[in-house]
Amino acid sequence: MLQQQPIAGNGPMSGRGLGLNAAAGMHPMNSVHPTSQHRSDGESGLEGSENGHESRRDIGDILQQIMTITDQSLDEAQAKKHALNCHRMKPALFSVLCEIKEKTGLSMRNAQEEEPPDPQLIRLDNMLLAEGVAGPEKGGGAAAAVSAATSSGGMSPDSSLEHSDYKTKLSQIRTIYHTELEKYEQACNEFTTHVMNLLREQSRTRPVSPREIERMVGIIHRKFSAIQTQLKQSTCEAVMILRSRFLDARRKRRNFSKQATEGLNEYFYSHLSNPYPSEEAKEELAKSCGITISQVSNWFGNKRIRYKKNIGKFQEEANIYAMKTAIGATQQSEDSPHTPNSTD
DNA sequence: TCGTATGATTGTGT
DNA sequence: ACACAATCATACGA
Repeated sequence: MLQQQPIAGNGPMSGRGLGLNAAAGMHPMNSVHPTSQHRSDGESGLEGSENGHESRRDIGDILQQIMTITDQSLDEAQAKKHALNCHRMKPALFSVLCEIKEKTGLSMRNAQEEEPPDPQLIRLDNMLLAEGVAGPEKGGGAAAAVSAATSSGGMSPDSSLEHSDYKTKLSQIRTIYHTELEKYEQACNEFTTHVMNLLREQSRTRPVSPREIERMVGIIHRKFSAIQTQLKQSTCEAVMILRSRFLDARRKRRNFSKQATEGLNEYFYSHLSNPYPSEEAKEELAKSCGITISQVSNWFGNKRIRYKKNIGKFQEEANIYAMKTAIGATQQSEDSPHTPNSTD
């Protein structure tokens, strides 16, 4: 009769009771209401009432399960894991853990991650845009520019042909640039998706907050944009080389038109004693010959030195132009005999 | 293909 | 800023 009691006291309730008490002992909140264990047998119904007591029991429950999880078999653990995952208190715990994680370590880097726009990247972008490599496809725009240049600047007809060669090469660079850029973008997206999926998967069992995922995505994007910067840089270099090869005026030397050379020679030989045209004279010559003032200066510079170096060679030319001016002078004097001729 | 002509550039001096 | 001299790189004719 008497022997029953102590044995019965250690019955099926013991595991749970001990567990709860142990958990309650670890959790400061539960120690306030030790009476809550009275409800241990009221599992059916009455859940809506007395919410405070309920949640305290729940937390204790979860913690207890966590504490004992290492003692369980794999299947058991999986089942427990699933149960924990589905537990209604899980989101709350999850957010607390995320918060703690935010406050430690990882968040330190957050402050300096505010990216200042890279000035070098902006320069590269601007240049690529200016060269027509980046930005929208320009079909009519370039053609219009070329035709405008040809019509306004008295360019020889084949210069536009060579310009189109330049354009072809440029569009090749453009195509390569865009394919590469697209490739990088695709790789970046794939990688980002992969990492995001991975982190989302992990976030079911680990405190990985959406913010952390976002941050990781940011890091990946920065890495890829660094690669893109390199691509832009090498594209810029290629364009510069192309420019220097095709648009360098020295390589594209064209002889002046016959009329232009004639006009220049006329002035030169009629001012042989002082072949230094004034600023106004240069302007006048430039206009009449359809060349620039600096081209006039270059021409006179070359002419003076080459004439001086070999007067004999230029004698014939000198005679021809002397004759021309003489004829011009006689005609002029015939027109108006009173005007004295003074050619230099 | 080669030699010469020629326009442009560079370095130097004033 | 300009002139000169040397040089470059292409144009052009034989």
